[in-house]
Amino acid sequence: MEDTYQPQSIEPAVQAYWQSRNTFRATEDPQREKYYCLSMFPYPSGRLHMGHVRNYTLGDVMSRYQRMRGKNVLQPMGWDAFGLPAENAALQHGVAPAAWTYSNTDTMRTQLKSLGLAIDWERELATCKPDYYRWEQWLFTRLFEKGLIYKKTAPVNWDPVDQTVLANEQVIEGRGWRSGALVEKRDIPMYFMRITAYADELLHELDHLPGWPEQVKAMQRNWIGRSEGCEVHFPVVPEPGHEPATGDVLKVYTTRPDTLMGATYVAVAAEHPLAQAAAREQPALAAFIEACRRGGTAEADLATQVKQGMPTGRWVTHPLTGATLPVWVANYVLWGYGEGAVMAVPAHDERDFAFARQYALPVRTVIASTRDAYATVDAAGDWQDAYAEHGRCVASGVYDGLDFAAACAAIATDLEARGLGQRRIQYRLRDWGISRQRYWGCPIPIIHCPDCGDVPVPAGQLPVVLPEAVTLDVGSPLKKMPDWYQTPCPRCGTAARRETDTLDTFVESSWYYARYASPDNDQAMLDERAHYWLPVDQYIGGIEHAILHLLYARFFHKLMRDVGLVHCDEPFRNLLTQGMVVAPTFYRETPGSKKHYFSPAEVDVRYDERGRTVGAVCKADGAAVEVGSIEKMSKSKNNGVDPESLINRYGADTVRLFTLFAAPPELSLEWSDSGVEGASRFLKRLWNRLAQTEWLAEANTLAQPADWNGFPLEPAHREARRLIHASLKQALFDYEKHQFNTVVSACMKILNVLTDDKAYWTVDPGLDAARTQAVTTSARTVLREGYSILLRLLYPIAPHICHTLWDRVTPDVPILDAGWPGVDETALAQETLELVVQVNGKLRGKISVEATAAREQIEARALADTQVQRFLEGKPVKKLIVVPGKLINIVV
RNA sequence: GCCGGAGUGGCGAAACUGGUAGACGCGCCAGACUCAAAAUCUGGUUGGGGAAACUCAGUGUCGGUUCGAUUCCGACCUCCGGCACCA
Repeated sequence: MEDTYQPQSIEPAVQAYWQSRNTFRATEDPQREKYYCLSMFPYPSGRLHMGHVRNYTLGDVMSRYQRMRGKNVLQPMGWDAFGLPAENAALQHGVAPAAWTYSNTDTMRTQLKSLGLAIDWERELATCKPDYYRWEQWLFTRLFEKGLIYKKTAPVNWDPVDQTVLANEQVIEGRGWRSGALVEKRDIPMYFMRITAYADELLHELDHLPGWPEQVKAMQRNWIGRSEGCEVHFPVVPEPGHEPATGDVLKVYTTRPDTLMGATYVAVAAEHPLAQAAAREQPALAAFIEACRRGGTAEADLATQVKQGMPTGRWVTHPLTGATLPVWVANYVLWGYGEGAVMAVPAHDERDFAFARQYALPVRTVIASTRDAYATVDAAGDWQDAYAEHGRCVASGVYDGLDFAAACAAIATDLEARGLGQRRIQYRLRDWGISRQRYWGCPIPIIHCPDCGDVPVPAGQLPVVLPEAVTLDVGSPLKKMPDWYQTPCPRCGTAARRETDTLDTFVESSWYYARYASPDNDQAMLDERAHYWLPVDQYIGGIEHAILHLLYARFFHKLMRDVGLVHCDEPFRNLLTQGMVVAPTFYRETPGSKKHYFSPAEVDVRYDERGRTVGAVCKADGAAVEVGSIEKMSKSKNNGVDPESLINRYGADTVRLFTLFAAPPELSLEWSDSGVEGASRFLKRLWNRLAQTEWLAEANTLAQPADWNGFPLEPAHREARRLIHASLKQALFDYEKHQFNTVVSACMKILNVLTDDKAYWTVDPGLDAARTQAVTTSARTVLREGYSILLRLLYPIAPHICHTLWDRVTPDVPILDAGWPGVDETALAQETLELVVQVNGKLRGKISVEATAAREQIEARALADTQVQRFLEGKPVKKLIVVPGKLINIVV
């Protein structure tokens, strides 16, 4: 065995061994329990980053763990290959998006392989390939025919200079990122998927996903936003005092019908037809509505903009009181939600309150606090949260005294009786706009015929192939390719035009997990193999996907189920959301108060004698640099580390070990060069110890005493074995909880015991030959078991080194087939226990008792302890609490 | 603005979900080996007081429940993720 640990030579050798045996090829086998472990596939952005490494290491550990436990594991990999960055690269470097993408996937595939992942590469897919997206197009046409896809107009970010649609991320402070022009909203026709038809199921199925984090389910629940409320119709009147024109009503939706009697005005969105109609007669209003169109469509911007409004000069009557109320246009009313109009109750809604105050609109208190938080809403004072609480109706005529539920019911009943409203369930969730005015995406399989309208491309004519040899400038090249878009109508043969929009890239990532089951089928989207593998048993990815991607994928699964492609209701049984990878930043202020960032490799950090960071200097010039905050690794902050160079330097096992050890999966992971050194040190220590323990290679590591209790162990070795099994027990528990950081620490504890010669393993040279023999046998038996446990426990985390070391000590059984270690509960038994004694909850002493001691004995010993006595000072004992095996608390 | 998280030594974190706060690792300090350095090994390391035994304080802040709170409840502060065209 080599003396030193050389990951650069063992890792490629082990990877070649796996490849030569197809170790990770997954085959359907109904006799075996399957385990489908999936990490979110990467966007091929160029090179692997540490976020990828963390994601795929987590997935690989879970895959190998389940494989060791005997499951039939599938772990696939592919490429989320369509998307905006490819178009940006094309514009910047003049390469075609396809060529750029394929070159990136080649680089990243090589990098992924060097991590030693247990992936079935035969199932690799790329969403930009026609053999993938043809099935997406096929499903699109099915859903179109079922009415689950429809067309309507929706606002987009429009760059008036570049004459193009911008993504939200391309709008920076209200301006287009390239042109710098002020962005405006523009309505364009788009296709939508009817996700709202599944809103109720998407909401309720969350209750049947115990393997999902509560926080993700909470976010999805709130996103879907089911509310029970009331639709209220306000009859429109031409002038105050006039009779309403029949049938002309302004509809609003409210979750607070109990406050209807307090409505003092109605506000509509700028896009509302009533506002649009009023604007045709009023130039000032038209100008205001035009001003509302400035800026982008991102909700965060809309929600934080300064509240502004203008009266429309239109009026409505209150459906219950008949009072005349003004209609305002307000920029805080969103066109996309509810009816695009709200009844404003300034006394009991914070936004209405602020708006009423700004424009001196009346405030009517109609709810009384049930806990006397306020008497009357003070329109001149500050808003109080209590104003919005549920209470009892006051100043509301016949509804006075009713509580929230009773008032809502009574008012809804009255509205329904008058035909001016009804109870309604409303969702915050909106239908999914899937059209993108971009080139690098899946073509929408629709042909626009002047006679037949929108005709889906027949199955026999699929796929609609995206041409890959293009050059990009402003706008989609598809719109400039008549040879591509001119085509006869499949229905009537008339000259027609293909749709030149492409699909949102979230569509590809909504079903890839299923395609991995049937990646080579060119006759169908999925086949019976999908029934074997689905649902995914463990899905792993970033928390940033908690809502959109995961909700769309759940929706798509139900769509596929309803056309008979899959049989289960949900795609992902268990979900792990990993945190970000962050690192410190280093910078110098440059003239013009810009920051020049230094990479961690360029600086030396300085510490004081207590280990506190006192500063940093640039290695190149020796002068100081500022130590900045700890931020997500990014190009702009220059604080990223390159996984490839780390693997070249330390080996994949070290990178994997550190990534898992530094933090639990859900928390952000702070990069630390010295932490990597520590991980490397641990693996070296493991290697060196085994290399030096030559007798291990001569023994069968798996061969262990049939009866440990009957086996003569020295007391020190019995104690060592107890510690090893205690750590094993903790590690097995933590594997199940996915707390791999503490699994690693358990492995370190085990190695610490196995290498603590002074405490356990040094044989006293003064012993006679027979005793020496007995002690040596005792030690070796425990050591052999300990290493066999450690190597298998660590294998999912650091597979190359464990595979190699195991092969040296137990060459007849590969580690993958060696079985998973189990705890010997009898090894954990202790004869004496140390108990903590508290007086009034404060630690005052420790006592040692036999494990079998009775409660009375323990109490007596605790009270007799001299340390404890000092704090009792003869005071009477009020209460005595004994927690078995842990502590005694004496209350005086 | 709305929704969801996180905050514990010099640093990353742990605490078997109400029972000894700081496991494991990093860093730092001291020692061994070395001509020396690196590497490796051994010991120490929450803060204040004390020669020591020991003692007081301490898990973002303030309050509450409890014999006992990092853990449960209420209010607040700071940071992070998402907000429908980044993926």
